[in-house]
Amino acid sequence: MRPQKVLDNDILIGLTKVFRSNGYEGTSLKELAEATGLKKASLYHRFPNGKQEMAEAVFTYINTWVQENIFQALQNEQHTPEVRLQNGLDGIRRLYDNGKEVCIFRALSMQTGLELFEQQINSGMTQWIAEFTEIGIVLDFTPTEAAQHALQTLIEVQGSLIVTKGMDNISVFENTLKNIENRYLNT
Amino acid sequence: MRPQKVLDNDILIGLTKVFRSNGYEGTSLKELAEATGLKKASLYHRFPNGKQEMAEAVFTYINTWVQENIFQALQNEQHTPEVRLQNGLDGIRRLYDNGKEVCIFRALSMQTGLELFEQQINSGMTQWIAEFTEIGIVLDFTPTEAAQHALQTLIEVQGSLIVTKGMDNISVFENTLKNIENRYLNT
DNA sequence: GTCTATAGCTAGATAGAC
DNA sequence: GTCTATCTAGCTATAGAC
Repeated sequence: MRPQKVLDNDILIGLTKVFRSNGYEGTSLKELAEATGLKKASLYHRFPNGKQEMAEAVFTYINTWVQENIFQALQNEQHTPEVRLQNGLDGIRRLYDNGKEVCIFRALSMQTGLELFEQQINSGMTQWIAEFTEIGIVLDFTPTEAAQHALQTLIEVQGSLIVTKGMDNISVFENTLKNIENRYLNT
Repeated sequence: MRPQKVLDNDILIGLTKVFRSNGYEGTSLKELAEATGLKKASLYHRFPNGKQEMAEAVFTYINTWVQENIFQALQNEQHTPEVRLQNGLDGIRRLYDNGKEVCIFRALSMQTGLELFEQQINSGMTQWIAEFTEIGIVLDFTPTEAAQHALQTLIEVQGSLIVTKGMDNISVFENTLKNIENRYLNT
């Protein structure tokens, strides 16, 4: 077994970066090769199904990150519910680099008919809502209220990312996260 | 002057449809030709700068539609402020076909470095906020409150479109529009 | 496991007949 | 103004040496 020239994790970071800024169709293997430091043929060795498999790997990579850094923070019973919420929101800030980064799922979903991604996005959003509903209930909202707030949180995070990018104004994202926090913690 | 086989407006409708569902990079001239009923070379006769000019034309076409169907409805002083707001929101419903359609600006902006679109999106969002701030002031909010609600409206419309598509659930979009209406008309 | 070289194809774009 | 035919560049993907 010849050693890997580039670590799996570093490859995923490079792939993520390119897909995130160019989208799926807008990304070429040339760019992916340059970003990872491997040649095209070497990328095919790691990902035999090519570009699609690379995108899927990015999907899984980000999904895992969200699980470990956002959902687990929300669930961590070693902290008070208030701190759990704040840690979860901090995870969101890091995921999107304070609004500077686009949602990778959105970047990858804008493409002709790969239903795999559609299904993953659907279940990802469903879990997102479930997790935020849970922390809402812990924070003494009724289940109905908590579910509404969870959906609203998802809508506002996604919407604020678009408006932040469109208006080139980071404060839109940060203000939205503050509003979300206040909605959960105040009253 | 030989007569046009396809009317300008019908071409724009076809181009819009394809760009909207595939994005800029994901759209091929073959698809654009099929959707418009013209051959590729004929499309180049109408749009000498090719694909980019076609996308720009779609941009202008949608911008005009928004002006005429949303912003003018908000400004129309022949109606009460309440009716003007409702007509504007109905324009939004039609623009996105009740949540079934993606935001065309978003579909076109996911591409490598065409700054023209960035600038148009920026000014489009700025005007959107100005128009909704104006109707908010007419509805007796303070300028500060009105500006906040206008920004929030843009965020929620964009976010709800993404969540609606991601979860394949039209009611997300409709409920968001109802919430927006209530925020302006109630209290 | 990584590389050079290249196959096979489709993209965007043009030439020129009608 | 629209068409058929074609060019060239770039794409995804593979073969085979090391």
